Amino acid sequence: MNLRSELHRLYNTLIKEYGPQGWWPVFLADTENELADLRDGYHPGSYDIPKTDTQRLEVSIGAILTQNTSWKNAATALASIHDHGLLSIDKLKKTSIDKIALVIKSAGYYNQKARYLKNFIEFISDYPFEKLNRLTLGDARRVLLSVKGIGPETADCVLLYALKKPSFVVDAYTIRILEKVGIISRSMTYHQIQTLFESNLDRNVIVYQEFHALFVTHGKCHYQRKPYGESDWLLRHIKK
DNA sequence: AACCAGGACGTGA
DNA sequence: TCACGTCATGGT
Repeated sequence: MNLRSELHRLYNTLIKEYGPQGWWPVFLADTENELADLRDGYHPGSYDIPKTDTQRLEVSIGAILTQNTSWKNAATALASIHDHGLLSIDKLKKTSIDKIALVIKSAGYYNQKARYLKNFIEFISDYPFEKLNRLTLGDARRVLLSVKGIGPETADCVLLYALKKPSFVVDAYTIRILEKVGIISRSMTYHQIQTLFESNLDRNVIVYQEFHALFVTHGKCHYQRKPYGESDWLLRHIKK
């Protein structure tokens, strides 16, 4: 079986098991969004979120806050930013790093992340989402990566979930699962794995969004603790 | 009570 | 390039 059909089979198996995941969660910016309110921001079946720049900002900030951190802790910090009336570019520009650090404390790494957020706010002031959206995918990714605090995965999350550009997100769970299933080997880089998906799947934003979300959902079930994937049923389903 | 979480950066070799 | 240390709260 070739790689292309293997990846499709993997995707179909996961989405059949878990259903649409409705990423990225948006639960603060638009209280009129009923779907988002109902399930902590997840909006399975709706792919027209985010709709506003505030929501795009919420997604981007969330992506930074959740770096190597549970979404629960990140979401608490995100809600704290909102509760302090700081969920806007102008407000965050006027707020000191120390103050931001205090507000996002529950996310962990709060000093680092406060700086990263400041860097991003500075960047997004010069490169508003609309302007960013007019760049090619490659150019948008490059400028995002130039921000200190935005690495490959965070950049791809912003591109895929805030800007809806077809940039595949590779995270730790993705790598663990693909290794276990035998699709990749340990020495492959982020870019190589990303290329693997992007050259074997149609350039479909919805599929990219769901695929990454499904990897995380499945990873939480079977790839949290070592040895990874001991209880995973995927192998039996995927092989041959 | 270790161990891990939807990573990224700085450093030295 | 690359392995390794650092950053830190909160849940299991």
